[in-house]
Amino acid sequence: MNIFADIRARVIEALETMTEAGTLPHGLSFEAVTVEPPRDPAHGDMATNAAMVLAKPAQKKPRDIAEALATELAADPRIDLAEVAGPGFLNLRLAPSVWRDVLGAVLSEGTAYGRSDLGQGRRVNVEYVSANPTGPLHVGHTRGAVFGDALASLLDYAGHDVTREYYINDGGAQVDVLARSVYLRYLEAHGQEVAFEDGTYPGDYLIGVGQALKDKVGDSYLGQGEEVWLEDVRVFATEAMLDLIRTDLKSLGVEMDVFYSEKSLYGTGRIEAALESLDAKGLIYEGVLEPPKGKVPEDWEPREQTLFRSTQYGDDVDRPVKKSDGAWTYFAPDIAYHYDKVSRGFDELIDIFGADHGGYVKRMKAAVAALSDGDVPLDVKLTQLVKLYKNGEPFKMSKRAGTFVTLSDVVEQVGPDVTRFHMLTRKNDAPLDFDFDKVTEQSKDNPVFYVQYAHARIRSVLRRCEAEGIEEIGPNLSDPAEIAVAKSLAEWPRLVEIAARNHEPHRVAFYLYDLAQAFHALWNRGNDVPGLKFYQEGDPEATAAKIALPRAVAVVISAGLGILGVTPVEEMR
RNA sequence: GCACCCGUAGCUCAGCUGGAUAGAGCGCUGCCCUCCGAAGGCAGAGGCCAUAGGUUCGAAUCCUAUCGGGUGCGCCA
Repeated sequence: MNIFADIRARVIEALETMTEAGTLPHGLSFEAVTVEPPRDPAHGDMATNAAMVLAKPAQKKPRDIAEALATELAADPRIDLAEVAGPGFLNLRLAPSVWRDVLGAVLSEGTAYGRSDLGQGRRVNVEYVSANPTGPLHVGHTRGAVFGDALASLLDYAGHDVTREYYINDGGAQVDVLARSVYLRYLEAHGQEVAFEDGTYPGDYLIGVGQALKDKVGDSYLGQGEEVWLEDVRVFATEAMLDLIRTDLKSLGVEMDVFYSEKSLYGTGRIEAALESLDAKGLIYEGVLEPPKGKVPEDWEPREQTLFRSTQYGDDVDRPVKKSDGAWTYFAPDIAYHYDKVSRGFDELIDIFGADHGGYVKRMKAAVAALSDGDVPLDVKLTQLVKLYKNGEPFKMSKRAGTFVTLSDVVEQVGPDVTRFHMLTRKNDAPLDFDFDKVTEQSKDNPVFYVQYAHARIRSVLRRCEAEGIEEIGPNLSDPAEIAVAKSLAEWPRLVEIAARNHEPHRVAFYLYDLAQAFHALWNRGNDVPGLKFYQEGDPEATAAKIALPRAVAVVISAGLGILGVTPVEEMR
């Protein structure tokens, strides 16, 4: 049940009736008509802009349309009052029974209340994390992982068929570097002295891999050249890193449906096939790029390369797909990978990158537009930096010194729930402060706590009721604070659609905070007005009628936290 | 130089893809517990929505320019 959608449908129906009656001309589009909560609650429960958006095409005065619409809507039993206001808003006040119906819907539908068919079962591929398999995930990846995972859940909740995917960059030079680094650890495991020079990964996390390699191959690679061991060690090391990454992701509660290997694209003709598809559209040519204006690289020389005509799809310059030595650029397998996604029949693609890959968005969109003939939209969401703090002090990270903070550091210290919720308390494209101490602080300026606390309070009351065998009965809502909570619950399905449409899971986190706020306010009203307490001492009947509301709040909090991947708690500790 | 993101209360940030008198938390001021969990709540002060134009019934939101901050810019992924 989505009361806003229901009322909007009723408004459209009324507009159609008015069209039949000749009050409105035929052929008007009602698409721009919205029904939303007014900013000022004094204006009523809902407001529609119908009269204002239709005034011009209908060539009528907004107020005249609004008056006629008000008359039409007043016949609906759910609408107590419809009055014209301001420049032509129609404010609606709903019957109290509507809020009881909403509550009833929450309780009967459970966490499915709020699910939407917005997506119509459309197949969406969400690609996220996609970190190089050369080491453990760090905080930056953590944000991408949380954001992508929550977005995927949100889209699923809003009626999409979602695939969660991780693209493994195992085709480039960096996995060779990994292999050489592991080889050094292998030598070390054999008791040799080794030096980690530039161009190798000195991290401790490879010690165990070197040891494992020794356990597997014994001394057979000792004193051998790269031509003997490189390929084998690369495979071995990449597998080990993927295991590490999978473990990291699992500790955060992230599970991918697909791990897609870049390497699997090579030597199979798939890159060639993707580029041929572009070539057939006249989008591939040999040419020389202009040097970038302003900051010209030191060693710039004009070179002829194979280029993709991405400017035809809105990019700033055409992009090379082959290096001057004939090898593929990193862009080529990416094109092939997205070609593969399109071929797998997805209706929509979403890529989640770190903000440092922002310059990459246009060419990727251009590629997908070209490959799919514009049929498959690609949305690229960028996640901004995470700034780490400890007790208010900036936390310095240095990859070289090996003091970079990993995903598992974060999860071990504050737990997956706190990590996930906090990572979603900012818009994806806004920088995020993450203070190891503040995120676990139990106070109202910590949204994680505040929302969990509301849930715990409710569970506390419900446990007591369960212990005494009190079962809820149909709710009665009278106090404004009770109505306010019910209204907040009524907005949940609408919020889900807005968040899903915009690919913005943070809206769920903010909504939960607002809902918790309305709930805490009501809870405290109970201190002033004992009749508003959910648990009515010595009066099981009264209690039974009170607990429907908090139970419904708990249901929606659970649903919302479920989308964010956070477990609602039974009690605070 | 060009592209993308951002500029909203003293601070950290929301603002429902154009709606009515711009919101929350922190901080500041003053209140509310003989306890349904005060780890909370209520009230107050605090704003030229970076600036200047434009689009229209209506702009923090869309367009253009300027200023300021971040990120990126062929043979690294």
